[in-house]
Amino acid sequence: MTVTIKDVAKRANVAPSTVSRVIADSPRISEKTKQRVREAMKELGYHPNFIARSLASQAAQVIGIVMPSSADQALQNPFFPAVIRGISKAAHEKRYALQMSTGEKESEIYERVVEMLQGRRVDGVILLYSRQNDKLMKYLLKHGFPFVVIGKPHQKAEQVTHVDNDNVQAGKDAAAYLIARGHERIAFVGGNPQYLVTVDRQNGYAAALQEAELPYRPEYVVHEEFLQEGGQEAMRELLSLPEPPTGLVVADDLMALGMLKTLDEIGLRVPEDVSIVSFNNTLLAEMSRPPLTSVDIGIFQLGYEAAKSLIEKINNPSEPVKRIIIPHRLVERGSCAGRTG
Amino acid sequence: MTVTIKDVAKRANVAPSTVSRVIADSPRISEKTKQRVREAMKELGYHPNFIARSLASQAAQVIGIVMPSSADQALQNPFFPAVIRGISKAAHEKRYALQMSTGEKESEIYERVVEMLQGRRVDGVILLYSRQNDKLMKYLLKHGFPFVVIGKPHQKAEQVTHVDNDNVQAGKDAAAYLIARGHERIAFVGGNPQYLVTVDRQNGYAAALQEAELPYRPEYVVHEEFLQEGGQEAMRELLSLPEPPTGLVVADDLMALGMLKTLDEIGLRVPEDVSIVSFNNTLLAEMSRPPLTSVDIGIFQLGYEAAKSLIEKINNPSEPVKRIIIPHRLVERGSCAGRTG
DNA sequence: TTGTAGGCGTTATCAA
DNA sequence: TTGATAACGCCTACAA
Repeated sequence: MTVTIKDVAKRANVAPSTVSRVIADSPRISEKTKQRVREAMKELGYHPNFIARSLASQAAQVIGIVMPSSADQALQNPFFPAVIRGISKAAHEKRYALQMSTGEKESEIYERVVEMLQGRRVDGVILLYSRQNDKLMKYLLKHGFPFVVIGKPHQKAEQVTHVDNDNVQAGKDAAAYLIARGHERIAFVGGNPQYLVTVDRQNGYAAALQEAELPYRPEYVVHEEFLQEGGQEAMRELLSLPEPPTGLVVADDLMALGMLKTLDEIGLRVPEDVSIVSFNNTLLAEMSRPPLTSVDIGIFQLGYEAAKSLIEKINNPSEPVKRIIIPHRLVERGSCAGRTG
Repeated sequence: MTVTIKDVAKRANVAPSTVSRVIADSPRISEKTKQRVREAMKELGYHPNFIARSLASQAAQVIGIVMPSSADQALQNPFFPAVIRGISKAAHEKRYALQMSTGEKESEIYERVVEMLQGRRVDGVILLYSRQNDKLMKYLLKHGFPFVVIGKPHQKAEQVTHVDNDNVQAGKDAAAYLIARGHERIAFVGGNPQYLVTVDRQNGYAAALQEAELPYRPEYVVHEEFLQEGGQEAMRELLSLPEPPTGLVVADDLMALGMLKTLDEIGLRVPEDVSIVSFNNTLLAEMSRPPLTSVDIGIFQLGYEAAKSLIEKINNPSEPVKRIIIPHRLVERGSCAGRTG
């Protein structure tokens, strides 16, 4: 049925191995034979079987994308499509295919990724997150599978190639921006603190307060899911405080959107009553009412560099560990106002 | 190095084929042997090699996702992550893995998809678009590869399983909504008319005008890219008309967002000066200023059903052709106002 | 119920 | 420069 290397070989009067060499464009085959073989391939409509090739060559030319939760859930946050855009660009440039993780719960994702790798479906993976004591990362390290993480690894960062922002500085910048505008009661809203990105930004926030000699108030630090609902919940918590904050550093645009919604329902105005600086600078930040001042973290670049590094690593296992920091910058919009006292 | 079926066989004192049968949970193997074999697998840390399995069984257990343009470009529109969410859910349920198309231009995408299929990396594909005279669709049909399209196939719709909305009706509903509010000068803004979704919605729009005995004015029909920039461009065109429209039916939220932006720059207000009904009801519709009245087309469902149908088809090639229509509904928000005369 | 052996379509190692 | 031939790891008749 399907035409194989053998059919081509017969047609061109050469051995299968010769055809294989022609496909690989081996320099040790005469131009004349190459010509003849290529013609035979055309005539027969030959297409290489990647599966067979992968089995023989022990390489799939596929990279796996691992999200922190089910694709269903993660893809609700525009951060993920955006990183994937970057990954996809780099993968395409190097002719790698892209496969996405599946699985609902963390344990299931873990198993599927192990399957992907052990099953040789992918040559390596990119983790689109970094969490504390990540079982998967330990596994990858232990078994020597090529991988790259987007974010800062919790442990053994010196053994793990990763692409990250300077999130401590970014968090500091965000808080300092509000402080410079006269805010003194500033809250921090992040995702689950097991995610390093939350911790770093929060530390930056704390450092900014300290530099400004403002008190760090634990009740002003809230952690919820990186989704709109998370933002709503966080806002409610903060508003229930006897002395609610006037400024908010929010680690994610989508969360900030939820907060905006809750504020709107309650009748509080942004930026008149509450100022917000958020993170990611996705389209949402631009589009919301009011548009959000947001820290651009170069999401596309994050993905692009991660994929490039992974592919390098796959092709050269002794490639030294790298750490790439993508610059961030605060984009001013309409969600912050000055404040006296 | 890696543990194979043979190692397990030795350890369990059985033949490799027996191990293979245990993996497949064949009923013709005694529970006792299964037990023993499974234990051996555990002890050795055996993981099946999917690649080898695929080669032998001629099935990859992977489905391919084909976007209309580069992933880089397409993923800018929230429509795509949303369909992928649905696809991913169904794929996960049936234990299929997901692979994404790569390629920049249409011709390159075509080639990569052919490679994917001929190279047996995927068992079938889902086209996330439908365009006129699609070379790829012809190819798939000709070679009998399993595929499903999201949208209405241009040709041979009776031979192609597809998941779609009733876009004619949806377009009609959108226009009728504006007509009912007293608008008489209503424009239609769609994507490239080679995409069937544009054509259908536009036809529905025209039908609504006709029913209301309003004139169809060609200058009120504009086609641009399904991106923000497309919307901006379209808006500029419409505003340059001697008699600009007061109502807009826009085939995509992201485009509508671009239009909102241009209107805002010019100082026209929505909905006071211009009313907008858009499509997709993505998060953007909810978040924009003002929030957009938008037709919800059940994007997640679209993806979910498509993946389910594809998998059925893969597992049963004689599965009859199906056509699934996902219901739509207009979600009222703040972008439309009544108008007298 | 289990084992033997050939094949899936390539690549890669030796020879020639 | 090219050809045989043995992997790659698994599946599946066919035998036993």
